[in-house]
Amino acid sequence: MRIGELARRAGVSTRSLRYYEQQGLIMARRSANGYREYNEADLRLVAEIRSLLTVGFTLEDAKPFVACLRAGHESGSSCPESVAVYRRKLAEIDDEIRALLVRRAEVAGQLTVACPGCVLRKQGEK
Amino acid sequence: MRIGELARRAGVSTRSLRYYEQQGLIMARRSANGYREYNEADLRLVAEIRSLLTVGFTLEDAKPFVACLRAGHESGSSCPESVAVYRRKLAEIDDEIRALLVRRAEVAGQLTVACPGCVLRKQGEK
DNA sequence: CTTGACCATGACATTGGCGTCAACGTTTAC
DNA sequence: GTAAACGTTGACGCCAATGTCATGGTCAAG
Repeated sequence: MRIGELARRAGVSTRSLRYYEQQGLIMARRSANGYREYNEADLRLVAEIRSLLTVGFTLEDAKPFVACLRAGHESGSSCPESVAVYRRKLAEIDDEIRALLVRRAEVAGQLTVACPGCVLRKQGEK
Repeated sequence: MRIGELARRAGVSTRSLRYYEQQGLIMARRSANGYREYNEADLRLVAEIRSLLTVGFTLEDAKPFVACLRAGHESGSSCPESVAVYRRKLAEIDDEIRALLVRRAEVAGQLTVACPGCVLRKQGEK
C-alpha cells in the first residue's frame, strides 16, 4: 500500500508518516517511481507509535518499541530497551506529578491569602 | 537605575527585561540618550513576574498581577482579575494532574504486562 | 490530451521564554 | 584618545510534532 492508504488506515497524516521516516522510525521500500510502499507490518508500527505518543512519549522514546516490533517480537514492549523506557517515563511522570502538586499547593496558598474560601478541593481529597 | 542594575538586582537577564517590556508587562521611561530608566517599583514588578513564572504562569497570566501592582495595590493578587487567574490556573493544574495520573496508570499497566514487578509505587501510596 | 487524484521533496510557521550574536551608539575612566 | 563596560534594536536558534504551502513528477480514467 502507498502512503495515502496507510495514513487513512492508521488515522494519521501523510506528513506525520514522512516525519516518522525522517526520524528513523519507519523506513519504507520505494517502488520504481519513487513512491513509498508499505505493508501490514508497517501499519502495526504506526499504531504502536500513535499509542505511545498519546500517553506522552516522544518519537525518540518510541524507537525501542518500533525496533522491538521490527525484530519480530509480538509486542513492542517485549524487549528490555522498551521496558527501560517504560520505567524511565514512569519516573518522569512521577516527577511531573510531584512538581505539579507542589505548584498546586503554592498557588492554592496564594489564592487562599488573596481570596479566602476560593480554593477548590485538592486532587484525591474527598 | 538602568537595565543592567535592575537585571542584577532582580536576578534576571537584560534580555528578559526587554522581552517583558515587548510583551507589555514593564514599560520603562527613557532618559535623553534612549536608555531605559527604572525605579524601585519596577523591581517589585519584576519580582512578581519571576515568582509567578516559577510556579508555571505564563507572561500573559502575569499581566493582571503587574497591572494590580501598578495600580497601587500592595499585593499583585489583591485585584479580582488576579484572583480569577489564580482560580483558572488552579483548575488547569488540576487538569494536568488528572491527565498525568491517567497517563501514569496507562504506562504502569503496560509496564506491568511487559515486566511484572517493575512498577514503582504511585504518588501518595505508602 | 487533459483532468484530477495521487506522490515526491523542501521549506516556512506554530508555541514561549528566553540565549546569543551582530552592529552600532554612549558613557566612564584613565 | 581610547578602551572597557554599558546601552540600543534586530534577528536567528531552540524544542516537538506536525500543518500547510510551493513546485513538480506519476498515473489512471475519460
